[in-house]
This record gives sequence, structure tokens and C-alpha cells, in this order.
Amino acid sequence: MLEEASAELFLEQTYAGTTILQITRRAGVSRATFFNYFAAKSDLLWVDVDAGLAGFPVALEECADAAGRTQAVDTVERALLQVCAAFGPGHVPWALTQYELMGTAGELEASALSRFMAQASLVTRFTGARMGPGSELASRAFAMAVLAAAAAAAGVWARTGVNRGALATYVGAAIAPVCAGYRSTHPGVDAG
Amino acid sequence: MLEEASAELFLEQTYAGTTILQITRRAGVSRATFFNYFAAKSDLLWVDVDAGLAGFPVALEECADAAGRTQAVDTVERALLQVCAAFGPGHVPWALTQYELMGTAGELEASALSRFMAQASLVTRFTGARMGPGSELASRAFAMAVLAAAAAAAGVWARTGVNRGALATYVGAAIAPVCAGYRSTHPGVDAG
DNA sequence: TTCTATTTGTGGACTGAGTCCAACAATTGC
DNA sequence: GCAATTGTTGGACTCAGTCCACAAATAGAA
Repeated sequence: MLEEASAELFLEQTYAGTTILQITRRAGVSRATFFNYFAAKSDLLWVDVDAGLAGFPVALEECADAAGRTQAVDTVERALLQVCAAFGPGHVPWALTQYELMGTAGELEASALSRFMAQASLVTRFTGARMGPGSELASRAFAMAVLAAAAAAAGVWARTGVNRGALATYVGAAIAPVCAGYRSTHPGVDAG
Repeated sequence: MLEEASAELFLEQTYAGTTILQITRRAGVSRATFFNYFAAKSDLLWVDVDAGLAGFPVALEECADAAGRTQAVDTVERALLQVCAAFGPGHVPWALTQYELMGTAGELEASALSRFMAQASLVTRFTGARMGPGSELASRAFAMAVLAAAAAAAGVWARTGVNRGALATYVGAAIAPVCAGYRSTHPGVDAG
């Protein structure tokens, strides 16, 4: 209910130009109610992304089971693409469009980084558990690098016009070199 | 002058627990004056980092000139390590310590991402100019991936105890696989 | 020295996000 | 019918960041 109101207002006035009060007024509720449904104004930008990201841990486990003796790097790569498959050319998340639209908007960047780091911790734990001890640096670096590449791809994808195609295509191309690099540098780790 | 006051207060109360008013009071100036010297409270966390980062464009050009016919990827790698050389085990920037200390602090994350993206744009332009047209995705993905790996390394470095050694060691290990991956996947681009 | 002009500091008012809380429906369960 | 839970509301509050008009202070020229 609040999502629809905010979507309208973001189109009319952009994210930064819209206040929580305006959103709640249009939705016919009070300002206080807003925070019963969203912890922050910026959460509105991420509903789609968060929904997709919610499937990432699951996809990670699935891919780990499915893949026989492939490396953890491959598992992450596959799980990432699986999550991206949910995003076709149609619905670009608000977060991406608004980011291109107004670059530096404080809250947007804060919310983006917090989500990024959450996923990074997930991947770090996953690969860290599958590489020996003393691999914190490699795990964390790989996690953040591969997710950054994916984020870069999402940005390019969003910037591209209507015929942008599927997100997974972009992400696949972007993360492949990163995965290749870590595969050859830290070889022979099973995912099972 | 404000830096010293803030450094004291951050130690006593952490970043999030310190208000601009407290900082300016201890420094003996008014709150309004604060914004004559810093655009945001979070800038205080980044003085060291920003100083180091200021040398990055320069290092990039230097490395591009020095290296004969190496790839743009190698140039970026070398320039990055050159910038990191400024950070020994002694002074860890506030941004890193406070990030470990209180994870998600809004302003901190926003300021971190804005800096990250600024450097990413820099690297994207650099490599993009040296790879043909139609390489936006690769350039951007490499830029963000290599910087994310470097950031991950900085985080691990900061988390490590007093005998952490030089930052460049960590960053070198973290970004090498990323560079290797992009070197082999997008070969043969000169840096000159 | 005296008169400007530019900088630098200051107070204060303002917006807007986010927090907290106490009061008040509305719903469910008995 | 009466609780207990849950959702909603208004309002007060803190703090970051913006804006502006005004008051030193300072520099440079006469």
C-alpha cells in the first residue's frame, strides 16, 4: 500500500524529492505507521532487490548440493546467476534507476552498502568454510570482488535502454573473469 | 583543530555516539564553523584515506608512463599498491576502525560508498579509454571488483592486530586474482 | 593610518530522517 | 460480554545538514 504510493511519488518527484510524510499522506496513513512497515525510507527502493536476494542463501545451498565436486567459486557463480534470473528487462528495481538519477543521495548509498556487505558476509562464510583456515583474506576478497562485479553489471544493465535483455547475461559476463582468477589462484576446493 | 577534538571523542564515545556539537564545543568553535571545514561529519573518518586516495590519479598516470607495453590491468594493480604503500601498521584510518566497531552506521556507509564509487569511476575511465568501445561492462566490472578486493583487504588488515604489517601486502594478495582473471579474459590491451 | 573588500566565524531558523512513547482503536480468543 | 494482543496514531525529541544574514578579522590599497 505504501509501496504503490511511493512508486508514484518517486516517478513524479524522484526519491530524494519525496518525504515520508508525502508518502504516508497519499497512502492515507500516518507518518508513524510508515516505520511499522519499513525501517527506513530507503527500504522502499530495495523491495524488489531484497526479494530476489532472499533467495540467494537458498540458491547457494542448492548449487552446492547439485554440483558434484566443483569448486566453491563455481557454486557462488552459479547461485548468483540463478538469483539474477529473476530480473528480466521489464522491472528494474527502484534502487538502480534512482541511483543513476541522482548519484549521491546519502541514504541510498548507505542502504546499498549495507545490503552489499550482508551478501558479502554470506559469500565469505560460504567459501571460507570450504577453504582451509587462514583463508579469511582470500574469501573476503573474492566475496566482495565478485559481488562488486555483479553490482557493476546491474548498474550497466539498468542504464541500458528498454531492450536491455536479462540481467543474468550482464552479470555472467562481469563475474566470469573474477571467478576465473580466483579459480586458478586458489584451486582445488570442493563445494560439497 | 577539529580533527584532534574529534579523534579524542571518537576514542571516548565512538563515532556514532559523538555529535558535531560536542566536537565543535571541545574545539572551541561554533557548530556552524564545522561545516566551513568539513562537508559532513563522516568526512572526519576519511581524512587519512582521502589524503592517500588523492595520490591515486597521479599514481595511475605515473604507472601508465613507466610501464612500457603492459596491460591497463597491470597499471591499475601497480598504482593501487603504490597508494597503499602510504599505510603502515601504525595509523589505521578512523573509517576502518569505526566500521568494525559499529557495523552499520548510516552516514559511515554512505560516505564509504561514495568514495568507492568515485575511485571506481576513475578506474573505469582509465581502463575504458584503453580498451575498445563496447567495453563499458568489462571496464566497470573490473574497476569495481578490483577496488572491492582492495577494500576487503583493508578491512582484514585493520581487523588484524598491531603486528598487521603493511597494507600493501594484504591488498596485493587480494587483488592479484582479480587482475589475473581480467588479464586472461580481456588480453592484450596496452596501457600507454 | 583609514577606508574598503574579501574572507572567516557565528547565531539562529529551518527541513527531514529516525527514535521513542503513551494513548488509542481493532482484532482475536475465551 | 471481557481480556490480551496487535496495529495505528500524534507528538515530542535528537541530530545531520542547509541556508542566511550579520559580525569580527584581515588584507590590500589609498
